Amino acid sequence: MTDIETPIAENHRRLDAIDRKILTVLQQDASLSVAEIGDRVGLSSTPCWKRIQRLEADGVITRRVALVDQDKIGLGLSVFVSIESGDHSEAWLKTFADAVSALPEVIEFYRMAGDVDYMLRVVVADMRAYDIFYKRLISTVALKNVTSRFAMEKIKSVTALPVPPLSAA
Amino acid sequence: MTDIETPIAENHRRLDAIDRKILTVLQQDASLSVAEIGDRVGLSSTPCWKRIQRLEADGVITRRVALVDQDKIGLGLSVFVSIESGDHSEAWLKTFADAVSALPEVIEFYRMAGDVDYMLRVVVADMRAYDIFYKRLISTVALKNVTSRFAMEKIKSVTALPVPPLSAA
DNA sequence: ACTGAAAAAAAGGCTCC
DNA sequence: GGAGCCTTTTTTTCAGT
Repeated sequence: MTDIETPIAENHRRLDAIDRKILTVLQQDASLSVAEIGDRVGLSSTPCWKRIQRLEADGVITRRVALVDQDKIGLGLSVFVSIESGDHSEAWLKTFADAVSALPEVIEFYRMAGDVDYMLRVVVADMRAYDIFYKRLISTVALKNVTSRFAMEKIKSVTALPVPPLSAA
Repeated sequence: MTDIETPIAENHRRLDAIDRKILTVLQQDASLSVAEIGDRVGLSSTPCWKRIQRLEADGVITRRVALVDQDKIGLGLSVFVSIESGDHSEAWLKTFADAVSALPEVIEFYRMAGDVDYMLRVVVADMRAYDIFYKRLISTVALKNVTSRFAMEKIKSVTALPVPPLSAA
């Protein structure tokens, strides 16, 4: 664990075109073998493997996960929740952020600019489950205004980010 | 490949408690070995492996992907876009859905109930990139109203859905 | 010096029973 | 659930540009 070699900085280089291709491929399908990925990006196994290792070490690739069909596990309802919190202290904000983050139904949670203070994406089984969630949400902290918008149909939902061709790393 | 055994229906059983545990684990970390997953859910390798295979065959597990750090690839800006489309034909709707789905910056795209007709989550590099995206969006199809809300801070963002303890499959 | 090829060692997936 | 084959990963060494 004593890492004398690493010069602390320069842990990560800028991503070149091949790195970006690798990221695009792995965001679509992380079950591919290194050889197969190498083929697709025009690299043999070893250099491809080394690049993937580096991308993981640098934290560009954060994790590898399985994606689950929302409907197949009975979570039919996606809800976008807009929250106006009103003025609050730093401490309140921390409490609020921690409490909401702890709710497993909250898939995404952002602090926003503009009229809405916070935005949530919530996944639950149905309206009954959402009602329970909602009551839990508003009982945890005092909120000025909460607007729930319900999804009728999921038209597109991906985890793959559009890796930009060449810009800031 | 000739699968005489399978009775066509009954391709998937209802998910039991162990299946749900497996899904919870794999949604967090799909790089674990089957033996390790087995340990965590109280199963030895073989039965655990068979369950995972079945979950994949049944489409409960849809894919395995690598997740990438949004900031590390220079995509610093998340935007929630609310769209009011006004009244439109079936054909228009299809055109609209296809056009918007084709935009790689659109990570999520839902048809909504209520005041907002469509909701997008968009990921871009910065305001300049968003402006370009926005112009492309509104030039593609005529929209009654488009509201963009910008994220200042990502507080929580996960891909793992909260597998319910025991309900509908 | 960095990249790619090749091959050996280790580990894990997958198939039997 | 356990034993074992066998593919794939991972490491090392070596050659080319």
